[in-house]
Amino acid sequence: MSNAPPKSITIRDVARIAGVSVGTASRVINDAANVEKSNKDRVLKAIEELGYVPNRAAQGVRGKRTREVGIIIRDITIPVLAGFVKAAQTVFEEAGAVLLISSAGTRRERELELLEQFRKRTVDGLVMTTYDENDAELAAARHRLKLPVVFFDRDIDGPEDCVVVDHFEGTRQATSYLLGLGHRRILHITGRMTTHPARARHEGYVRAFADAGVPVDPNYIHCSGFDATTAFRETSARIGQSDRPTAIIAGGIDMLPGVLKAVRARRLRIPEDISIVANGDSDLAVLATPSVSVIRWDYEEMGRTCAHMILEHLDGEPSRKQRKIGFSTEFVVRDSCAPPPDLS
Amino acid sequence: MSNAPPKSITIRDVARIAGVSVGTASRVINDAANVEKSNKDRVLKAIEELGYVPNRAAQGVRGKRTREVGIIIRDITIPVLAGFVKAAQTVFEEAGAVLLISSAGTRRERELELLEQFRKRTVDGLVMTTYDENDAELAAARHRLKLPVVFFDRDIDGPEDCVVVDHFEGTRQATSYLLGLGHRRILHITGRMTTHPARARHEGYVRAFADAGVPVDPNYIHCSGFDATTAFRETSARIGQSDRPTAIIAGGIDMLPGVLKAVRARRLRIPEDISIVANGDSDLAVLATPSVSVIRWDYEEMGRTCAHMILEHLDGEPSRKQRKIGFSTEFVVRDSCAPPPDLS
DNA sequence: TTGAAAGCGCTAACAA
DNA sequence: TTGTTAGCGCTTTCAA
Repeated sequence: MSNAPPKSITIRDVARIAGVSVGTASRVINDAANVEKSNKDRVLKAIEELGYVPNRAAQGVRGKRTREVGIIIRDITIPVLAGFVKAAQTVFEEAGAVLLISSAGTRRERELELLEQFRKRTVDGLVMTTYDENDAELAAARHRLKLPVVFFDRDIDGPEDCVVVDHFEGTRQATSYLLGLGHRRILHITGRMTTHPARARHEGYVRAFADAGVPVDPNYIHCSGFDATTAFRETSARIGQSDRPTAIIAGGIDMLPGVLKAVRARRLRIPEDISIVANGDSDLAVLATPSVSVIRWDYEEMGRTCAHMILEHLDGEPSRKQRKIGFSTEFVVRDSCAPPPDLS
Repeated sequence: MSNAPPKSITIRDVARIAGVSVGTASRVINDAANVEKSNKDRVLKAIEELGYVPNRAAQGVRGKRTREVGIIIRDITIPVLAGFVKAAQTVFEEAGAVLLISSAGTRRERELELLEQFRKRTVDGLVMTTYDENDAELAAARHRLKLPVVFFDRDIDGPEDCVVVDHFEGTRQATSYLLGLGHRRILHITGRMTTHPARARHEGYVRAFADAGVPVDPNYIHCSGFDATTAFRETSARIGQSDRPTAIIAGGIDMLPGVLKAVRARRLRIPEDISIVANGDSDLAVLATPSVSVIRWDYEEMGRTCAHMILEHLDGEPSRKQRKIGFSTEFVVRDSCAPPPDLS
């Protein structure tokens, strides 16, 4: 409980008790092959007796590897992202690595800061998203780390591995479904075109219109941000107008609360007055009245995949080729969509 | 991008370029007072030029302090807990410390494991919850770390600081409110009595009944677990019986989804057939139909408080007296409660 | 297979 | 105020 550093048991104590040299003790700890059984047992016994624990910092100084992996996400309070992190963490933990978790929000400067932080912390690898896939300064800051990086839900032309979601297909399906119900004024709110999810969703939206032979009205496309605040603001603004949308696709994982609040405030009924589709499943989507149709995918499996990819970099032979792994989406129909009201 | 450790720039390089000794360079890096301005500037310039970053591991070996703080929570995917962690993290980051986040779920063995992990990682402090406030083995494992510990929402007789929520008053208020509406069969679901939140809530519940002069029926009290699964199971079981409750208090921060699912499955109407009160606010409570009355408190401020308390241990003089800090609750009335139906 | 010893990058005690 | 140097706990040569 004291502030003073606990005087610790060192490898020297272990060696002394076991009656071997520190070199031998070290070999046992790192289970090298060439240690005589009897010595090994004595060392193991000494370790047990003393409750010895290798000092990670000291191991790190010599070995240069910290077995710490950084992760940069948008916001840990977004449930699906928390699930992603949790799943990744489980994998890392089993591999004796530890996760340093941080949130960049939707701020470019913050991402730069974090990259610098991780440089100081000398992590061994990074799982991250990024504000802008094409930002040269961000890329430079990343490369300066000289670290294995795995992107999730970002599609980057570079040396980094990418784990991406097939948002194109998800949004295409949802849009087709709404068009099929008779909707024409479908509001699509998503992030800026500098990241894969926004771009892919937008393309899926456009494709569905093209497939249906319906012209796209850019008036119903808002690509300004992924966050809940943006969702509320954009929805509020658009549903207050006379040419208000008859359906909304919330193109971001934490947009549903904002959209719902805006719709409630305007006293529109779902789905009679307006239909809703969200991205990413949640308790809210399931338990809202009516329940909300969603485009969903397996965020936890993505977390595990990202973790495994980093671990392969840490433990495996250094392979230089970039890898891209895709995750497919599923469109879940619930009760939040109906044919559009007659607004004529 | 390589797996090979980047050959790094050391303090010696900095000293050489700046034309000073490593001692002086070290002093500048740790901004000690007694360095001549001109030397300091030269060192700073050299650091800048070289892009030098102190090796944390090496600093840790010598100084014994890692400026890493561990945190053990139940589950990062519970939104209020994620908010707690995020707020704490912000404080730590500003202080140049880094958070190692881990979840113990509701498993005692897992908590023991994590404690051991943190011992290996040689963190400087721990913010945690615990499975059982009176478990001697858990306490022993904690003390073995010889670390400053801050508990949140646990009330421990020991050397550790505690930051606790006034669940007694929260649940007392909610129970009084329901009693006032005419309810008598109020189901209280919460965790086992081995932790402060469960105990305090239970006492608040009992006190409200006593104040109203109504006898408590133990049939309506279930103290088996905090988690969502338990909430669903207990609710389902109880509302299927003929003496079913007319109101439910969900005495845990992630119970609302489970309770709501069970009630929906049974096709009971809220609040006509059954009234609901939840612990901890959430998007779901706000946006459910009807919106759900909650007992809430400021989880983020708690996170900041816990972080500050640990930092005081790390940076301040070692003070030995245990501190307890309380957080008050607020009862927010929404639309999920009404007088009980006539079940006679 | 083992032990001795040389560092890893850094801090802190000691002299100057 | 500075430089020199002895470690911190560990890994990893290098000889034996």
